[in-house]
Amino acid sequence: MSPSFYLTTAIDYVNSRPHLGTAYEKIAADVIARYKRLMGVETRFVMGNDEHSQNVFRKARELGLDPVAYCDRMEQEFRSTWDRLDISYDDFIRTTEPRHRAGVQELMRRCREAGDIYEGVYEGWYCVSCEAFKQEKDLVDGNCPVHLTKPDWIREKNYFFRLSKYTAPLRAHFEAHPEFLEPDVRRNEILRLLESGLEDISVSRAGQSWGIPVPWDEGSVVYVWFDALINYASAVGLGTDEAMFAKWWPADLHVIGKDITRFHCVIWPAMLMSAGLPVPKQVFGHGWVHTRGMKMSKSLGTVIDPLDASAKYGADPLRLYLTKEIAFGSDGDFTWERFEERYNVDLANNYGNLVSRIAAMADRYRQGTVTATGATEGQQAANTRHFVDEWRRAMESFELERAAGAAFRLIDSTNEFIAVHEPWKLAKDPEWSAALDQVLWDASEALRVATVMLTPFMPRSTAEILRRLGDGAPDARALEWRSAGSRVIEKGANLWPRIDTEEKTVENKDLKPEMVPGVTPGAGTHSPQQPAADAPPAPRITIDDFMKVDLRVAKVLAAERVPRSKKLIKLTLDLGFEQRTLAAGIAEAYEPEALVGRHVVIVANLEPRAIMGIESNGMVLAASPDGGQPTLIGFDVPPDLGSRVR
RNA sequence: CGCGGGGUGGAGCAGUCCGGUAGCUCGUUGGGCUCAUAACCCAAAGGUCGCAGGUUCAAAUCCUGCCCCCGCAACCA
Repeated sequence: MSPSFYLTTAIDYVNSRPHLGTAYEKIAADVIARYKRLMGVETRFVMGNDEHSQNVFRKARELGLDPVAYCDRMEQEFRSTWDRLDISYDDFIRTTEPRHRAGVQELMRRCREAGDIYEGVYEGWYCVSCEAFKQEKDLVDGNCPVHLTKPDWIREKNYFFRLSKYTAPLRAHFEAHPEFLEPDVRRNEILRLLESGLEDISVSRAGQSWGIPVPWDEGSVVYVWFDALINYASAVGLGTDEAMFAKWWPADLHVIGKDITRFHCVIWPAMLMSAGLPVPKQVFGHGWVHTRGMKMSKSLGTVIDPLDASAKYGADPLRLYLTKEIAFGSDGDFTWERFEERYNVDLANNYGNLVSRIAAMADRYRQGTVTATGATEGQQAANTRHFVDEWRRAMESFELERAAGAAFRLIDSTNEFIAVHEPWKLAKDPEWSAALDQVLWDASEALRVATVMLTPFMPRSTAEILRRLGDGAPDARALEWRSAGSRVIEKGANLWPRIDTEEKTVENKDLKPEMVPGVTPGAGTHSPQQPAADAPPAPRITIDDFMKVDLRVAKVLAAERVPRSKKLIKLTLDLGFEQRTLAAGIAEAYEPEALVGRHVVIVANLEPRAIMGIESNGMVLAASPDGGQPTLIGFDVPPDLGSRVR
């Protein structure tokens, strides 16, 4: 095992606020970091923000802010979220910092010296309205599929990275280091990609100001993702602090989302190889946390961000849920129902209850002081060693869910141990005094070790439990069973009061979102499932503004689903004075056959637009709640076709 | 053929790489205990492991084909 451990998470885009998905990644990485520290490994845990995106630039502009000021604000937002979740990062890097700029420029220079950066021309179709390059295959009759206008053929000077050169070295690396990318499913994807060969990639953009200048060409900036990857190296001193860099590089582990394994397992190692630097030892691609059950929520049906769980119950239950209930590497679900179930079962009933029954017995039978008798070690000592071994193996391979599971099996076995030995009976007869001492010691000792095992997962509550057991901050030796000694156990408040799930389930059962009061206590977070009534009203407009919109009555002549589309139905409409076709996003709520003959209202003077290959001339009016299904506007008595609606 | 994930007792999942008595949590039913937070402990019921072929002494696990579900991407003008 290496004497030190350097791990990172992906740095986050600052154009949206931290959410459950990003929190999941940080929590999982934090559990690993805390485990390494517990085991006595010198650990450096780095995270940060990715700030050089054009979207960030634009967003700041919209808000009337200097981009740096905007990023400053977002840094506070992210850091305070991570602090609330007890993420124990040692450093937080921002890609706008001078040290990062130095690292990026250093790496660029090295790649260039290796002959892997060359000047080229990026050519392609560029749609001015979209502000984006378009692939030939995406064009419709040579036009931008969005704007139906002919894009410009643009030539832009770019620097390219010779990624193609690294196809074979990368393949060899994967071959020699099967552990480089975990879990296995991800590795197979990348191997397939490598088999098909790699193409050189553009690594700079011309004519932009928001970014890191290419060191030898001030007129170009480094492409944002190329820039972003380098944070892992610049955070430990690349280009600024050689001694520090030598100490920490290469990284031991990058924890990232499964969508960006390509960048981290192909481009990033190739960049490092080119620069003559060692590649990271391991990349772990975790899965997604879906929140499908969120509308099953509680407290009168208001939607709550899962992160609010940490505000309400503390960070620990959320941390435990995300790491124990989701196999690390796979996708998982967050639902309030399940969160509350796990909270009640694991924390209230088993762990919390074990803490209080042991403390109560120690207090009642021994005035709080529990002493080992020196008798031969019993079943609980063996159990504890067994589960510590399992925990440790799981932790070393980042099977967080198994590791947490092992700690809880030790807790379960201790509850069982108490039931079998019935200390309350031993307490009745002084003759059994020594046996009682030993049972209390063994139980409290098992509880202590289980608590140490859980310190990476639930740092705050485990610290409190260890304190009550008379122990301080643990180290690796704290995992060993102690067969001699004495401790004073302190009774304390209930750590995890049960969540009463009963009434709230009943309340919610028949509540539809519409019936929910619009006022959300403590609202501050948004979600797609927010009741429609909560959508903020648009600014007022004049009657003239409204009259610009030409609304007309039309009748559906024909309707068919658009092939390979989920939401679209192609409608052929009769306006009385003309026929036209348009695309309507109502396929999830209506069958095409049921629409034929129906009267609808359309916006008749919209500019045409191509969608999924068909030209749409107008928009059908329907009530469209966020995240809900659309409902078409209808009439009591069908009016004449082409009638204006106002 | 856009990318990806998944179908295992009533619910949620593990096991699938490296075939060998199908496991966990919740729920249900019955019993026990009283130290503890109406908690804890014991026991029972409940599964043709999506379907169909194939390989094998043996398939949830390997091979082939099919069906269904869910994310993401492109679409709601």
